[in-house]
Amino acid sequence: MPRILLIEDNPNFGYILKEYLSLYDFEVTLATSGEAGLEELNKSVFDLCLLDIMLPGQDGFTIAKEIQRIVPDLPFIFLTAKALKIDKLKGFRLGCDDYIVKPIDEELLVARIHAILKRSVTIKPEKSNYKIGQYTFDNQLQTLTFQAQQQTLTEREAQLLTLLCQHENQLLERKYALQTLWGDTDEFNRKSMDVFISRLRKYLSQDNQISIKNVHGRGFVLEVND
Amino acid sequence: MPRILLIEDNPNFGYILKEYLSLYDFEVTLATSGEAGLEELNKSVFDLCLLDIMLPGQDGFTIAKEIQRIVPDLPFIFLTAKALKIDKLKGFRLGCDDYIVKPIDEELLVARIHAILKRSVTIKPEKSNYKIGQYTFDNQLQTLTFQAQQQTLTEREAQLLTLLCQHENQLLERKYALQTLWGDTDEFNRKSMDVFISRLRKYLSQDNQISIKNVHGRGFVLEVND
DNA sequence: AAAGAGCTTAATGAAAGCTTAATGGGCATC
DNA sequence: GATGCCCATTAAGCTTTCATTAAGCTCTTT
Repeated sequence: MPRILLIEDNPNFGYILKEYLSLYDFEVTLATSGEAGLEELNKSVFDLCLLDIMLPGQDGFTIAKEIQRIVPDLPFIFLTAKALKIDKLKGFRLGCDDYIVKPIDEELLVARIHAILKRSVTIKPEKSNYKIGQYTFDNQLQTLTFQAQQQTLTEREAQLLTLLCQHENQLLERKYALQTLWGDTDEFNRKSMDVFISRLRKYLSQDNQISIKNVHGRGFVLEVND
Repeated sequence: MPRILLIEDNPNFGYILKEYLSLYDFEVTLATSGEAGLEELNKSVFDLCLLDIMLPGQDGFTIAKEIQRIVPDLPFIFLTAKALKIDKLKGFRLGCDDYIVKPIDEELLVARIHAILKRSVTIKPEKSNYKIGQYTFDNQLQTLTFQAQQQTLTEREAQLLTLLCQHENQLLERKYALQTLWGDTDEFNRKSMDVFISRLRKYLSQDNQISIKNVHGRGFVLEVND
C-alpha cells in the first residue's frame, strides 16, 4: 500500500481528500502545516508527497526545498489554486514531479499518482533488520545471525550486504555499489569489492537457499529461494 | 542532446514546435503521421515522444499503444486540443507520462520535458520483463526461464534478445541492431551477430510457437504465434 | 550453377571473477 | 610512545566466462 504524505492547511479539504485517496488504497497521512509535514517525514517513510503551495506562514516552495533536502528521492505533486505560469515553472525547476490545479479532478489525481509511483524505483525503504533465508542481518549492529551463531561483520561487509539486501533478487550493479560505497569505480576498488563478496559468500554458505550470483560484467544478485 | 520524436499531423504547427524545441537543445525528429512515427522509432533511438492525440486516420491512443509495445520504456507526452476528462484518464492508463493541452504553453512544455527526462535517467536500472511464448526473459538479470529451467544469458545475448523482443513479430533490421549494439556494421560484426542469433535459437527451441526467422539481406524477426 | 548470405559448432585469448594470504595504516590500550 | 589488534586494501595465482574468430557447411537469389 503506497504511503502518501498530504500537506494541506485547510483541514476540511485535507480530510476529504485523504478519505478519497484511502478509497483507492493509499495510506494517507495528513499534515496541516509545513512544519507538521516535515516532522512526519522524519518519523516515517513515504512514497509520495502531495503539497499545497498556498500554505499559510511559510510558502509551499520553501517547504518543497526542505523536503528535497531531507528526502531527495521523494516524488511530489503540487496542489494549487493559483494557475499562474510562474508557479508552474518554479515547481518543475524544483524537481516537482507533477502539478494539479484546484478544484481537483480526483480521478485525474489518482491517475497521476499511479503514473508517478509506477515510475519510481522499487528500492526497499531503509530497514535495519533483514531476513536472508535462515539468516538475520542487523544492519545497525552489523551482526549476522544463523540459528544460535552470531557473528559481527566489519563495516564494509555490512555496507555491502545492506546494498545486496536492498536489491534482493535484483541485480546490484557493480558500478552502482562501487560508486555508493567507495565513491570511485577504479580497478583497485573493484578488486577490493571482490574480496568482500567472497567473504560474504563464506558467511552465508550455511543456508544453501541463498547465494550471491555474479552477472558477468554487470554486478551481483543476492538470490533467495523462498 | 536529448532526442525527441514529435508526431504531429499539422506540418506547420509541427515545424514551429520543432524549431522552438531545437532552441532548447533538443534534437527533434518530426513525423507527420502515426505510421511515419512508428517507422522512425524502428530506425533510431529516442528519449521521449510527443504525440498529438488528434491524428487523422488512426487515433492517437492506438498509436500510443503501438509505441508502448515496441519501446516499452519510452516516456511520452500527449498533446491535445480536446480537454475532456475521458482523454486524460485513457492517456494515463496507457502509461502516458504527461499531458499538455493546446494551445501549448511552450515554456511549460519544456519544463515538463526536462522533468520527465530527469526522472527517466535516474530510473536507469531498466527492469523490463518480456514474455516470449512460454519463456520469460528478464532483461535486468539476463535470465531466460522456461517452466522450471532458468539459464543466465551473456550480456550480448541479452542485448540482442532485448532488441528482438522490442520488435516482436516485426523486422529487426540487421543494420539497426549492429549499429545499436556493436556501433559498426562491418563484416566481422555481422558474423558475430550470426553466432548470437544461432545461440538464441537454441535457447528458444523448446517452444515451437517461437522462432527467429531470417529475412534474407534485411534482418531477423522474432515470430511468436499466440 | 555461381556468388553471396546465412547457419552452426568449435577454438581462442583476453578480461573478469574467485579465493587465500600478505601488508600496513589507524586506533585503542598499556 | 610503544605494542598489539582490527580491518580495508593490495597482491598473487588461479579458474571461469564470453565475445570474437575460424572453418566448413547449406540455403537463397539471380
